[in-house]
Amino acid sequence: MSKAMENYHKKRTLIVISAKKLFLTEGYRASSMDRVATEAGFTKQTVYRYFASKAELFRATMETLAGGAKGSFIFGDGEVRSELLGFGSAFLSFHMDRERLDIMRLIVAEGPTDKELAQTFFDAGPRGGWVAILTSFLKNRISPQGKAHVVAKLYCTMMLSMRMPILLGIREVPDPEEISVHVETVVDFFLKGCGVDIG
Amino acid sequence: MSKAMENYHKKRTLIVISAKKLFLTEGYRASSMDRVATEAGFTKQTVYRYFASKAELFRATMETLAGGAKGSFIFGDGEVRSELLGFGSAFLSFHMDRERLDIMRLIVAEGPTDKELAQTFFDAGPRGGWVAILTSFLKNRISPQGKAHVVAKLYCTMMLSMRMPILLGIREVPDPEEISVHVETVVDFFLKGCGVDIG
DNA sequence: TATAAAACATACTATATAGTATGAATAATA
DNA sequence: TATTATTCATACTATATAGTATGTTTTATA
Repeated sequence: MSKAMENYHKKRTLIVISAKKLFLTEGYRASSMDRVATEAGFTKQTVYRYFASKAELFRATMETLAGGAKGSFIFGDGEVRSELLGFGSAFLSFHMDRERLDIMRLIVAEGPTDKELAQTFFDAGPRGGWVAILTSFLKNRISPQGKAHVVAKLYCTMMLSMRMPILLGIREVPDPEEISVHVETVVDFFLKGCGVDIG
Repeated sequence: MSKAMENYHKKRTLIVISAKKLFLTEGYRASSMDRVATEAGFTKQTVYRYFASKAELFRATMETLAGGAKGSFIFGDGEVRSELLGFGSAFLSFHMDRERLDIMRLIVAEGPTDKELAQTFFDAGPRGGWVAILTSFLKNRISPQGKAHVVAKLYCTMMLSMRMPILLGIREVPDPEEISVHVETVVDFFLKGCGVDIG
């Protein structure tokens, strides 16, 4: 039955991919099971063969999304400022990604009715990974006073200053040029805030 | 016809108040016209006498909310640090207010389908008022290099660092004690970032 | 090729909700 | 008190959508 199971998973994945696309662009409520089915090239009944309910399909979809969501960045042993610039670029690229922004929008919309969902993604997002990585870097290189975690959060917050207007749909995603200017501004401000001279 | 008009406005207001309550706590979609009517103590038909559609009622509701939303703070001529602390407290109290948070949640949920709405509230929120007020203060007192507006935005962003987890429903609104600690942290970090010595 | 599983098309149930229609009851006004 | 506007109660239309049922066709397997 290996081949059968393989096929089963293939189709499940196909449905999840279509659902993901719809959920992210249209939202949970606006994405009907009929549309998900059509998008995947099936009929609704077939979708219900693979997922018992819309809620289950949503859960499965979010699980696959949470998978590749953890932040990952490896600091080198270069100059502090350039390391922070690299980190900032990676951090912002990650969060300014279209899909990532769509997820955030979805989470904010569905979060209040689905705490577990929000928790999962918040841990997988800024908190999980990114802040932790930056904190340990700062502990080694800058701020041994124990306030590393606090300022790491401030760093990440400042980086994301343009996200809210983007989420609200009243501002476009910045182009790479604007992003790099922003990263520099924040890093320099941050270094001064931490008391590190960069002359 | 003065009395009639007065009565008319009274009832319109009553309906708007009920609608506001529902929209903010349950969201736009989940608040049916039947429930709005019941909440206001009327029947649906009566509501439709005062508002042609749900969308119009929503618009009217948001207008009243936008009214009292502009940030207002008057800087004194005290020490820079204490002035910034005062501003930070006012800014955070404003944005950590229950109703304000509910509005944000609503805006993020409905924003993508109603740009004008989001624009209105974003202008009335952080951008309108708050950032502008802080910018002009900074121009006078700290940073005459023209970067005042940029750092003012960073200041406000840092202040709001805990808002996202609150919006997602995975964190409680901080108590006054925590708020004041946060304000101090941000202000001191900000002053150093701006290159102002505070001994 | 015979058998079983999967997918289809179509129709259905049940529910929720925006918005409308209507005639009776109630309140305000002249 | 007679008239008029307002509100109520109830029922209705139209639409959308989750989920189910069924009989037929296609596809995979033995």
